Amino acid sequence: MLKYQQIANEIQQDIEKNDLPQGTKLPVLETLMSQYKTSKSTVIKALSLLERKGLVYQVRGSGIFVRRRNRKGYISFSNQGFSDELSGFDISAKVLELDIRKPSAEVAFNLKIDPEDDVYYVKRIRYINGQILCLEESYYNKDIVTYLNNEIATGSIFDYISNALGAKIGFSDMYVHIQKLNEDEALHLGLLVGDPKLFVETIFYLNNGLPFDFSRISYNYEQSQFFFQSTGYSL
Amino acid sequence: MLKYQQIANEIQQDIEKNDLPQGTKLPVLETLMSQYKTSKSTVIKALSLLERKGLVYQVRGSGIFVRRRNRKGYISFSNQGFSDELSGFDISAKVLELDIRKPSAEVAFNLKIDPEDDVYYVKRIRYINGQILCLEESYYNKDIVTYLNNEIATGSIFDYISNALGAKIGFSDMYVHIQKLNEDEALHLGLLVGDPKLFVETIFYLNNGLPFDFSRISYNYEQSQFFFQSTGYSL
DNA sequence: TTGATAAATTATACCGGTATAATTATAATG
DNA sequence: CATTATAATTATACCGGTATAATTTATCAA
Repeated sequence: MLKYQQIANEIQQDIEKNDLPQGTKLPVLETLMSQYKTSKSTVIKALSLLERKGLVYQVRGSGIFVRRRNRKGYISFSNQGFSDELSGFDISAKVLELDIRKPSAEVAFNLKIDPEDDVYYVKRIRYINGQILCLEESYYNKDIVTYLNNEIATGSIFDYISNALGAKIGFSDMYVHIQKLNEDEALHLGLLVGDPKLFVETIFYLNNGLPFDFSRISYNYEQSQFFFQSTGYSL
Repeated sequence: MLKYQQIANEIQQDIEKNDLPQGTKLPVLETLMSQYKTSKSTVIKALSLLERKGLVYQVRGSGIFVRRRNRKGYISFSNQGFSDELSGFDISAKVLELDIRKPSAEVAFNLKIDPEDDVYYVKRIRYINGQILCLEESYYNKDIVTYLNNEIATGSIFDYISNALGAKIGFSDMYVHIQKLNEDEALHLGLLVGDPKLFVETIFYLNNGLPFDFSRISYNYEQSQFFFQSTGYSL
């Protein structure tokens, strides 16, 4: 692991372990430099990472301070990856459909592939702490996600892509809507037609810019509480 | 303006002006250095800023590439500030209530003030392209936002805080829910009781970490389409 | 005590360098 | 021609330095 990531991790653990309250001032740069036996630039980079993650804020001329923590029960809607989004929650899934098919024009467009190329289609229900979280339909570029099965799709497909396939997940574009449930969705989510849903279309990219997954997710409004932090321009 | 921000702006304008498509490779670092007559570090900083803004992605050993643009009609849900979120849209507001009052326990807690301290309370409807976008209730710490009136609240309160009061807005914490409209909300949004809403509680902070605004916003689901981009860890 | 002024503290901007890791292009090999 | 090994390209990590701007603390004057 990179040095600045390691330092960021240690500072994060320090904050979480000691449960430092909002506004707590961290040691000054000079101290952190000697504490972690590294250069100023590397400390600054570690702190920038933590600032991006919403853990701290920096005030020029003053210091580095701990930021407010998430409320209990809110899913952290992170803007820098997908790994720790759901930490602290019990996540599982039930696969409804899984097959290889030709993509629709819309799916092909979003995945930047030819309509004749194959995609894996997965439809599943995801659970959070035993409750229905969402109904998900995903299309994976089969050239990238070369294999999928029921067992894999029951767990974390992204973990599988990262670990087993060795692909590096990069970034994503999300299109968010608030809508009413249709019949099929209501059935699967255990809700009523016309109930609210958060409907999100997402294109996931590898770190080299190739789109590998296009997904449509309908969230159960009863289980959907998200925590989102913005950061300033000054990084 | 800072040099790296200036460079970031110019690159951004270059992308937008020439409408560079997704995947276009930008000049290599060396070229950008000489083009903008600056050091490597400053170019890297400018590119990092653009990466955070979701405009480009960088691939080690390969290059810097243009990222996909927003779909038309989607409000950009930026994670680095509030200035250009609504650019390209026609925004206005109608003030329903505006007064000075004592905060509730919850409001006082979120603003980190005493229940005996004064706050400005503003209730207003915000319009986007002439349509009702949302119903907003906001509480401003009167020690920071020392004055407000109807005219100011009809425009952008944040612009007023930044420009007239000279305060620097820093970051925010958002708590997002999907719910059903109650009677009051339905009335103001021109919708029906039970219709979906996106309900967002936000605490806004100055760049020195002081919370100055606690707001509750109910979004009209018919006008609510958001675009949100995540970035990787590697900045 | 209050208010203004100066000094110290602190994070940030900017520079330019070496070393490294990932990718891409080229050359060699069968 | 396809595959493999090698070299070139390219972004990133990391270093340590000076200058600067914002904040906080200390000092001084009224």
